[in-house]
Amino acid sequence: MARAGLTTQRLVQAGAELADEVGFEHVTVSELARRFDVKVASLYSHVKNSHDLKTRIALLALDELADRAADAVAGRAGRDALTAFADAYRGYATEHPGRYTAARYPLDPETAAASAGPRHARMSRALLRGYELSEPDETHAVRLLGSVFHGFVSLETVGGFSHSAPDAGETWPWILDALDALLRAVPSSGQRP
Amino acid sequence: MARAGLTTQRLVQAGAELADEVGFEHVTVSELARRFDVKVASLYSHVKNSHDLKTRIALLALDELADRAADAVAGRAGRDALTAFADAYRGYATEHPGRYTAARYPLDPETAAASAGPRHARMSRALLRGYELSEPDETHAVRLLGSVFHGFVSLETVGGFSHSAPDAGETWPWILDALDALLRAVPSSGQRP
DNA sequence: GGATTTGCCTAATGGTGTTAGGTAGATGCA
DNA sequence: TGCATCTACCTAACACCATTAGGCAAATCC
Repeated sequence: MARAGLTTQRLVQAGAELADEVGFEHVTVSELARRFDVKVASLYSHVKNSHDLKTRIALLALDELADRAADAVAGRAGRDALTAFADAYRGYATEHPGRYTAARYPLDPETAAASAGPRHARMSRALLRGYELSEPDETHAVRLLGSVFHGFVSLETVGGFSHSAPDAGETWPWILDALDALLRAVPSSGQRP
Repeated sequence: MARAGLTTQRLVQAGAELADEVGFEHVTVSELARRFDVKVASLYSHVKNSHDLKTRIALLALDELADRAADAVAGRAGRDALTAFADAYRGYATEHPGRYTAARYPLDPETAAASAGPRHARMSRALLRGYELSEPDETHAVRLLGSVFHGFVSLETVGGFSHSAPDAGETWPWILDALDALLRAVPSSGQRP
């Protein structure tokens, strides 16, 4: 009986593709086994269990996302950097909806710390360098960007904007404009009552 | 054998409470049956299936959320309204994390249209009246608010802000300040290149 | 080329979702 | 009040997913 050539790597990769096809929540050990034309039990030599598989897919997604973010902000500053970063984020989510969901799979603290999540967060901070914020404003701004981007993308993919005009594609640059203006104005808004 | 007094209403209510306790993704027909000390099959006279149950929980959550939003914006305008609306949103999510997740359960178009989702969106639009935006800016602004609030709350509940100072509780008012300033400035930002 | 490793298998168990059809307690009507 | 009907909950059965234990044969090592 020929061997299928299973590998943790290969399983995780196929799992990520499966997620993009059927949605991360429908990624199942059984379906994966089916795709490799292999019995379910065979997977358990390569991943600990279903949770382990999903965690590994999440780590893959976080890594890819951080890579795109790094590419986007490299050699750019200010509004250019903001736009590139944001577009990279949104682009990843639309091209890989399953992986994007996977990236939100809850990780235990140590795994999260060792993931590419912090790297992605550093990119977000780097992008803000052009706006010359001081702490704690910079941290607040990082969180604002994270909230807007994740919020928009997740509402968009779930169809939240699809039943009204104008197209969500027009709102996106409007939001980026607004954020750019906002970040420029932050130093002054600190002295608000 | 005494009857348990099952009702669609009662099941959905208990399902919502279960969601808050164990997370919406762990709401299961079996667990619900266990709570009512009843066999699983008995539930199928009151809900069509698992998807139906989850949909009904989602509708309940959307309704409660819209109620809170309506209370919040009633009799308020401008920044007050913004803050109250936002706090209502975040408050609901922290008090009822399971229901909050349920409110994001994907609904088919007709169900979504008949849900309290549109009502909630109208509240969001109402709160913007104080800022005197014209279309399409108002729509963009509605979406921005939705993105920020949902993004922040969902990152916060998944623990995204919990591993760095300052506390997420400090970022929230900072963001509301920033949004208020942003919305006031919108009319001018339209003439940007 | 024999020993060992290891990749995939069979078998078994327990949990969830769902349907079909039965029974007993509640309800309606004379 | 007693019978008929209705319906709320049940048993039984099946399919699918996750997981573990233990077996056999292909690959690998000397």
